[in-house]
Amino acid sequence: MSDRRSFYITTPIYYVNDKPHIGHAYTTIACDVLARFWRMDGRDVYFLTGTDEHGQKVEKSAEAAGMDPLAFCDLQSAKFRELAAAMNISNDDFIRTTEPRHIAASQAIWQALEKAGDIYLGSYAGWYAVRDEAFYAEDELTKGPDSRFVAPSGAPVDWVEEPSYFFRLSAWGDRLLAFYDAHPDFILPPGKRNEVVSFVKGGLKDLSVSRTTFKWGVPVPGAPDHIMYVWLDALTNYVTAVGYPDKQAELYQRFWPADLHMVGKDILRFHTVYWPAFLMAAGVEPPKRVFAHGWWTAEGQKMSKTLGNVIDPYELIASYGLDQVRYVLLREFPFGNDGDFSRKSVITRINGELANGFGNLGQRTLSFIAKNAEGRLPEPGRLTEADQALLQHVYGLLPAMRSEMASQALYQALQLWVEAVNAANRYIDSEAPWSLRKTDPERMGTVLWVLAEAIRCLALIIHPVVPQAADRLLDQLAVDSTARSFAAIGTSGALKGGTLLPAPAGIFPRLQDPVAAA
RNA sequence: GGCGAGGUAGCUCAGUGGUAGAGCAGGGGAAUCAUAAUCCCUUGGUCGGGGGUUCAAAUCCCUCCCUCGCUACCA
Repeated sequence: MSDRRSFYITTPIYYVNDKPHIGHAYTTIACDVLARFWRMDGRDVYFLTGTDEHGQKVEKSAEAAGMDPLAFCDLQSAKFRELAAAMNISNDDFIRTTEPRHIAASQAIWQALEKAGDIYLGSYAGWYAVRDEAFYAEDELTKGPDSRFVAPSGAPVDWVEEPSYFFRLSAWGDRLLAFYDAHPDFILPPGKRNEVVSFVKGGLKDLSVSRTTFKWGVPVPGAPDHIMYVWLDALTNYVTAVGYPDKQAELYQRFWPADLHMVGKDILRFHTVYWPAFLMAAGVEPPKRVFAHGWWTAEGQKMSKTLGNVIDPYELIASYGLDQVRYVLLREFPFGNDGDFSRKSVITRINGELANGFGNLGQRTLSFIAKNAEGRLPEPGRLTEADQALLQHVYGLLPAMRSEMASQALYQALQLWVEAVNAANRYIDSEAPWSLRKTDPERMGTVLWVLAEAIRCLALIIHPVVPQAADRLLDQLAVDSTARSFAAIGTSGALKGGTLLPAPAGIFPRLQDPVAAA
C-alpha cells in the first residue's frame, strides 16, 4: 500500500464529439469503485472526471449544428455530467477544457516547456488529403492513374508544409526508459507496459504541438495564430484540476502526483509517453500509474455505429438495474482484458451471484429473524469453531480485497467476495437454524447473529460496487450511517444482540431469463 | 515484415516441473429458512500439432500451425 493516505484518481476526459456509451460508463464506474473503496478505507480521495472540448472535429460538428463551438460543448458536456449522475458516480470535480482555469494551466505548461528549451518553431510537412482532412505516411500511399500519390481512401494527396511548434520528444527517450525502469508498475497491465517500452526503444520523433489550420483550441502564448495541439491541452487537465500552475495550491500539495490515470487502451501512448515527457520537461513530477483497460464487444461482435449495436448505458440501467450493471461490468472478465457483453451471460451472473447468492442470503436470514426471533437480532451465545471460521473469513476479506484493489484487480477482488458469500450460504445450510428452532433455540439465536454479522461485513465491503443495494441491506440490519466504513469491519463494529430490525425486503430481484425470441 | 501476448472440459478462464482445476452449462441426490433460491455428489479434457531435455512437462528447449495486440501526431 501507498505510504501516504491520499489517493488521486482520474478518468480520461471524454471527447464531446462522442455520444456517451458503455465504454465511457465502464471506465468511469471502475474509477468510482476504486475511489469509493479507498474512501471507505479511510484514505483522502480526490476523483476527477470531465470533458475534452477542443479540436477540429468539435469545431466542425458545432458548425454543422449551426452552433457556436462553446454552446455546442456546453450541450455535449452536460450529457457526460448527466451520465455520471445516472451512474451514481462520486467524483469530486468535473473539469472542462474550455474553462478559464484550464486554459490558464495549459498556457502555463506551454511556457514552462518553452522556458526549458523543449519547444522550437519548425514546420510540419507531410502528404495531406484535403478530402479526408488527414495526413498519410509515405508507405500508406499508392500511385494514382496520373502518377500522383493517392491515399488508401482514393483521395489525392498533396505535399503540404505549415509552420508548427515542436516538442523535443526525441530527447526524452532515454529518460522515459529510465523512468519506466525505476517505476515498474507505472504502466499496467504488464503486457501494455511491454508495448510502450518497445515503442520508445524504437526511437522517438519530435512532436508537432501546435496547429494553424483551425481555431478551436487554446492559443499558444505569444503566437496567436497557433493553437495548442489537443493532446497537450487535454492531458494538462489532470494538473489543472489540482491548481496548476500554483504548486502551492492546497489540492496540488495534497494530491499531485496522481496515483492513477485510468485510460482505455487506445490512448495509452498519450498517457505513458507524451504525458510524462511533457511533465518532466516542465519540471512537474509524473503520475504514479497509468492503467489501460480493455474493450467490450456486444454479443461477440465489435460495437460500431454502422452495425448499430452500440450499447447505451441508460438502456442497461433500465434493463438490469444500476447496481447490477456496476457489478457485472467489473465481474464479467478480469480488468485489463477485453471481454464480451452478452445478455445471457449478464443475466446468469446477476442472478447467480447477486440475486441467488448474496440477495437471497440476506433475505433468508433476515426473514428468518423476523419470523422466529420477533424481529429482534438475537444475542449470540458461545461461538463454535464454525461460527468463528465464518466470521474470520469475512473479517479477513478486507485485507485480501485491499491488496487486489491496490493493483486494480477488480475482478479478483470481487471473486474473493463471492467466495465469502458462498461460505455464508454453506454455513446456513450446515447449521440449519430451521432445525435448531425446535431443538435448541439458543443455538439458533447464535447462528442467526453470526449470519447477520457476516452479512453486515459483506454488505460493507461490497458497498463501493453496489452502493444503493448495500445501503438498503445495512438499513435492514439497523447499521447506523456513521458506522458504514471499513473501520467498522471486525469485532469492534459488531452487531449488538437485541436490536430491533426493520422488516426485510429483497435487494436484488431475480431477473427473467431472456426470451429466445428472434 | 518486426516485436509482443495467447491457443487447457460444451462456454469463460486459473494453473509455469511432481498423480489435470474453478465458475457456468449437463446429470444425480439432500434440505425446505429463502427471491424454486441453497447445499452435497457427479459426467466431461491425448492441456494447438510434432520433436527434444528430464526419473517426471500444460509447465523448460526447438519447430510448425492458428488467433489477437503494438508498429506515432482525428480524438
